Amino acid sequence: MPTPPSKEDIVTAYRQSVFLPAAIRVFGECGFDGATMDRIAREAEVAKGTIYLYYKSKQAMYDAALRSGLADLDERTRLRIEGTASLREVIVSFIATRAEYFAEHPQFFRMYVAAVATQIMKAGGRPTDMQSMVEQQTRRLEHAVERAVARREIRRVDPAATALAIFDLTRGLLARRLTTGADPDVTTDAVFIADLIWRGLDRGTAASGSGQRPAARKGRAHTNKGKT
Amino acid sequence: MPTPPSKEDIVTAYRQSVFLPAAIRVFGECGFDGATMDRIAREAEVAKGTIYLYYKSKQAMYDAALRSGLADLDERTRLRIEGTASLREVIVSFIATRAEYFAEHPQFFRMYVAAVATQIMKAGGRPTDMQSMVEQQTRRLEHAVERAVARREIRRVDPAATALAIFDLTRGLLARRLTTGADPDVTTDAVFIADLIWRGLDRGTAASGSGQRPAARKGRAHTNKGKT
DNA sequence: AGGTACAATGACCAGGCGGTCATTCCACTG
DNA sequence: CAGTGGAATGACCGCCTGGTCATTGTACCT
Repeated sequence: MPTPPSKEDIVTAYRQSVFLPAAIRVFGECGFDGATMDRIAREAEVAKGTIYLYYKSKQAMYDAALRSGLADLDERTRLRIEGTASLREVIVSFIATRAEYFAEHPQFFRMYVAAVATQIMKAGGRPTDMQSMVEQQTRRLEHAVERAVARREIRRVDPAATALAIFDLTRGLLARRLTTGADPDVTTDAVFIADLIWRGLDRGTAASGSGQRPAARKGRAHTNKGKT
Repeated sequence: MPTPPSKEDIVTAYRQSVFLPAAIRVFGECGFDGATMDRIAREAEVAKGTIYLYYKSKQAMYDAALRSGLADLDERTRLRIEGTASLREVIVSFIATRAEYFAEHPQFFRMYVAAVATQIMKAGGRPTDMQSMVEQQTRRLEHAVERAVARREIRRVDPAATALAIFDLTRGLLARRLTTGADPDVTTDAVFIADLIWRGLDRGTAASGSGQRPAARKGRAHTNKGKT
């Protein structure tokens, strides 16, 4: 074990454990422009000047907060997915993991949504690292789809496009759940999406062919209500 | 014909035909906070004070711009959809219409995306009129789905949830097309989504049952590439 | 032409916020 | 206990921007 975490590391880690949560809270609540460094400082219980000892600007602090949240989310998703066998399970896990994470960290979800929007607004710039992190997450799904195609679990589809579709559906679903105080049972919604992705709308589809029929009880298998 | 448009109406309409485009351009480029009234005024070729003769605040102008864009988009979608028979056609038309509109008005798309994000951020407020306009658009899809279920064109699904899913897929697709300078052929992408929604991923689905098989040539029927 | 009502203008103001830095505080050493 | 180095502080500065309003311009009427 070389360099048992230097005092520097420990201090920095500790600091970030107090700065980042505060930043996420405030940025999540007010957005980038709405947030003030004064407010973040108060929330973190330090003086404003102290923040600038650790972050060189508002933007830098924002980036750090966003990055840390994304990394955290990705790690969780990775862990949860790697134990699953079928693509169907992967999809449900993917959705459920994100739903849970965002339910636990609603402010971070707000940051995330705002960041995605900003991404679209500032389309002209060089690739943000945010962009690459999101891509990485999509890639996990993409690989899962590829494997499923290879092993003939599903029909031949473009893995990239499919992964993005799942991503979009998930994001939309979660946005709706967050804005409306939707019921806390995530799996129902996750199963609806998985089911839609799986069977499509066409009638005359017998949902067999693959191995298992997960959690979906018969009858009504959808409850995306609570919109409006 | 009562009230042949009063001079007031004409003047106002004329003014809005110069203010709103400028507002959309600037708000779209810079976002709400980034946009300055000075800039909008310059863009509209009037003095800043003049704006306040027609809009009581920055927010009011923003709302007016957003509302007008949404109304325009909705009108177009309505016209395009009402001529279609099958749900499948409705979906493709829906996507294509929006894709075209946003391709013509990229700045408005940016405004739209930002507005949706803001919506999510300020979840706690009373219903915005933006919210209700978006709802109205979803409702069109929803009804189409309902009718399709009733006439047995598709299997029984929750119309609301399905409509929202289509909405989410479309938004995601368009966002990607806008950020990356994707190829201008929209129908390919639209058909991919429609196809996914329709058949799902499951193999062993014979895509028959409904009436027609629109534009989709065989082989590769997906080109959502251009992500990254 | 002279007058009048009203629209347009843009210099100006006040408030707010990111970022700085002289000062204070404190833990530790000798 | 005195001394010292570095971390924390928060008053302060400069800049920016939404909104105002006294002044200027102008079309129309008599």
